Amino acid sequence: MSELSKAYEPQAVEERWYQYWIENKFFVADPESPKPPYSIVIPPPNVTGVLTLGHVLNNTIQDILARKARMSGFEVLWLPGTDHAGIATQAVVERTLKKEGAIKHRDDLGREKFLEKVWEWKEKHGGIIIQQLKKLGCSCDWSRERFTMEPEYSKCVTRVFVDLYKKGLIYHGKRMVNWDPVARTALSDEEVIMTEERGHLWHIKYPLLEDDGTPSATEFVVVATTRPETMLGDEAVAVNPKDERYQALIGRKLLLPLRNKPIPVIADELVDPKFGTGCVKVTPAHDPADYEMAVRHNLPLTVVIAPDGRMTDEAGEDFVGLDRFAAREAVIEELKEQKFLLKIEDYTHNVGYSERSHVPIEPYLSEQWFLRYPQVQRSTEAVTKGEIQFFPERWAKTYTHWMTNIKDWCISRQLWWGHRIPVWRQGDRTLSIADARGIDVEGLLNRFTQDDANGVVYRRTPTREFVGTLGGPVHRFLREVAIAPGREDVVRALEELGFTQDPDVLDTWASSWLWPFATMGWPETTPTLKKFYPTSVLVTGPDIIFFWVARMIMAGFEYTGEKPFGQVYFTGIIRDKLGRKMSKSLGNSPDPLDLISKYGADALRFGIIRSAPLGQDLLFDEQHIELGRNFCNKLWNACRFRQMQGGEVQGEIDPAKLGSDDKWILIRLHVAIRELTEALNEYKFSEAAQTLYRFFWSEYCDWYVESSKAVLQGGDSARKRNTLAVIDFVLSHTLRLFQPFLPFITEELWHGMGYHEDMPEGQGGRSIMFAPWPKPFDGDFRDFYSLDDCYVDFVNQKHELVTQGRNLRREANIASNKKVRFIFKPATGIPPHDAKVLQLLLSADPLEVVPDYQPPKGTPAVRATLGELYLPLEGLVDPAVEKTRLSKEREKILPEIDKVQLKLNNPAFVQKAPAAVLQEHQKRLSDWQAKLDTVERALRDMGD
RNA sequence: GGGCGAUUAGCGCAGUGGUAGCGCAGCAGCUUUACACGCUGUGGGUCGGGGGUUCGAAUCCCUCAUCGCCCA
Repeated sequence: MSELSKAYEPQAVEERWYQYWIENKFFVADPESPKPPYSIVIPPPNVTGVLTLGHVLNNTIQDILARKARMSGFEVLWLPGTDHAGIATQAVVERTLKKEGAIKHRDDLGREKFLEKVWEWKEKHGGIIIQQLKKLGCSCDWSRERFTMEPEYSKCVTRVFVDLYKKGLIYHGKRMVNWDPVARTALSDEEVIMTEERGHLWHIKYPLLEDDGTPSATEFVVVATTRPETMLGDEAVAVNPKDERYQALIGRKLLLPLRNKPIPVIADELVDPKFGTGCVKVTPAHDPADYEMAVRHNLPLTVVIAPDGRMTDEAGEDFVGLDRFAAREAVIEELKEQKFLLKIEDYTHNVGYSERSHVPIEPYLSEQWFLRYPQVQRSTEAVTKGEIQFFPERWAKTYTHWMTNIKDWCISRQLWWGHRIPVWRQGDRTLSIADARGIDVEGLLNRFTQDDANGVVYRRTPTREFVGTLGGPVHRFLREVAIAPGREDVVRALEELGFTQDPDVLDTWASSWLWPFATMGWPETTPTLKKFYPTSVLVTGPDIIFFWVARMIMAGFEYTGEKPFGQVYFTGIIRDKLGRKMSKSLGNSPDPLDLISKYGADALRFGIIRSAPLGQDLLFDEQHIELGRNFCNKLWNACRFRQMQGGEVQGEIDPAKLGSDDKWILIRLHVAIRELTEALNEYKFSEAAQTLYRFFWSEYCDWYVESSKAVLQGGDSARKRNTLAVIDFVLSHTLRLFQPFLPFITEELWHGMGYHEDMPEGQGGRSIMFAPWPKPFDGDFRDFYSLDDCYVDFVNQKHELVTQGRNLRREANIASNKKVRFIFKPATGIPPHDAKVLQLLLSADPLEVVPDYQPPKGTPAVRATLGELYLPLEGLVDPAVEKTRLSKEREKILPEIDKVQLKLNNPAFVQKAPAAVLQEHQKRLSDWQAKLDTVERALRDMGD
């Protein structure tokens, strides 16, 4: 044993052990292992991201589960990797290039050059978060690290796309989608955040047109809108067909102000007569509901807002080029000017914001790809029937609700960074190229399709387009070919014919939903996939329950026929101590690496875990981490104390030489093991950490170590050796219990204390991470060491007496380091060793045991279960002070007696309460009364 | 509007029918040879309000209020 330093210094330890673990391949999972599997796939962090406290929480939890499983005899795979995070990464790279002055827009570079830059960026910054996870101590199998844009993974994504396309679940179409005008891409519904906002309702007057087309001077309708700028694209005003107020208007024409264009009044069920005036403006190209009406009523689609959020030519020359919000102001001004604006009302409504760009979403009509989800029913039932368990369970409701109201997923993104849609389509000139060469396109495509029934899927849809006469009208077909990986020959042939690939890429989540199996070598049945899929548990935040969890479940059933994981643990969200979300702009988000260098990785882990209750958000306070550091130091020093007692590691405990304190701590250890294991099984991590904290600090250090000094400082060397054996037993078990939480310090102490020496190589000899996970003691063990609960009661009573005695000293103003004479009058007797322990814990010198002690009047005393303890201070204590103390005590006892008596005097209680409860109440009453007697006698003695 | 969750000591939380607890912070004392990143002692709560069930409610039921999240 080398000597331990006075305080734990994490910096000196962490790097070295992590290196050791990696070099020895301790984290590498062996698919051929005979051990049962335990597997977790990491929720892949954004490849360009940096570590946040959220990652710390999430990954510490995964590491705890992985390490505990390793110790419990499982073959563990914790599979790490990163996500390409389409929008975020592309935006970061584009912004950087702009800042460097390299480009004004990504178009300046073009798609290929720009993607080269993104890859460069990824190579340079992509590894940061992985390095940070290593600093945290994560026991991931780095040999299996994956990335969602690497070639093998991309193949899986493309293959799945083509398959779903073939099954008819993926389709292409012109739809009203959520458009992000800053990122200039479509988003899925899940990426839109609805925010309640105080806005206005503008009431605008639309004059009716006379039959001759001139505006009426007196007749008009009033529409109310929250977005006046869209009126430039209005194509109608709609009323509810049942709305009696407006029957006469239906079919008449109105004049659209500012645009001076006639538009009809239509009747549609969709209109809510109670909203505003009951007349609503219809802007088909810029509102989903209006679009629906326009389709029903055959209205034109006038686009007045361009994809970049600026007004188009169609908005008129006064507004063209203005940003949509500037246009709003301008339209309002103009309406006011021309007296079309009747009133402005305050109005609270919901506005959809882009999760990415944080700007309001623009409904936008565009060509997009959609997915009708597979395996919806199977996936819903998997959770409702408990095949997949959620922790906390209540998230199952949220999941089910979403699954039962599921809508098709817009999976295309107008980006460059991502998996490009593997579909080639006929360009305008395709037909003529093919014709000129005399190629039978139809035959060619049919041949490709037959060659490869799953990899090449051809679909044709007739268009209405008239392309010429060849002895009669010819209608063209739109040809679409989806091509899976491995058929580059088909791609080449088609591109020569003028077919072009769809420019869009897939939503990032449309690649990460395959993560649990695509990372394990799917579609091949690799040994890894066979051994470790389905995974054991997924640890993630409830904010991505739809984005990721639900979709992974569906993908899992569709492509492997199995659930992707058996359990899902949802972490809380980390907030600052005022309850605000962590954010860069608020500056309330500390850098975990700073915390690690200040306090150590173990301290960070323990501090975070200890304050993260199941299903509850976590309020971060640096004090929690400080507490983690203090705890590590306590653990360190407890081991140091053992080391200073000298001697080799003591293996055998002699049951004959065990004292009550030894038995007490062994039983408390047994209880801690049981509670800890239960807590971890239920994913109650903070409870687990608190159990360890309580056991080690409040029970082992505060009581057992202090009591053990009565032996260690005494002269009985055999007894001394036995106490060291108990200490070694408890410490070596405690270190193991702490290992999942505090991997670095426990490894250091495991070796430093020499506890590894007697262990088999694979079970703790080389690393504590493979030492067997402690089990609660079985009956034989308890019998052998006579670990009876009566020792717990007895030792607790000793502690009760000590606490009261210390209080007595304190009340008498005796400094805690000063020895003082006590007299103990035991109720039934006290074994000599226990008396010695009492003396030590009380700092008593001497502690006289006098069974028939008759104290002089006014001697300060306390009464505990074990007996009465006197502090004979002969004149040193001020009678007035002592009297106050006794009176205070009396004041505390009286209401307790009243409370119990009140219950016992209630005949209904005595009659109906269970016998055990009744008995317990009676005992409580007599205990309190005995204490009261002592106090009152003392008071009487003082002449009260 | 619908759903979910929270409300217990100054702060953060545990406690699902039988004596209201833990940690931190507070207060007081202590350089007690493992640890001042420590030790010892201690004050502080009509368990959000109201009603009900029960011998007995922080706990079960109803209702209201406030806060937060998710979905329309």
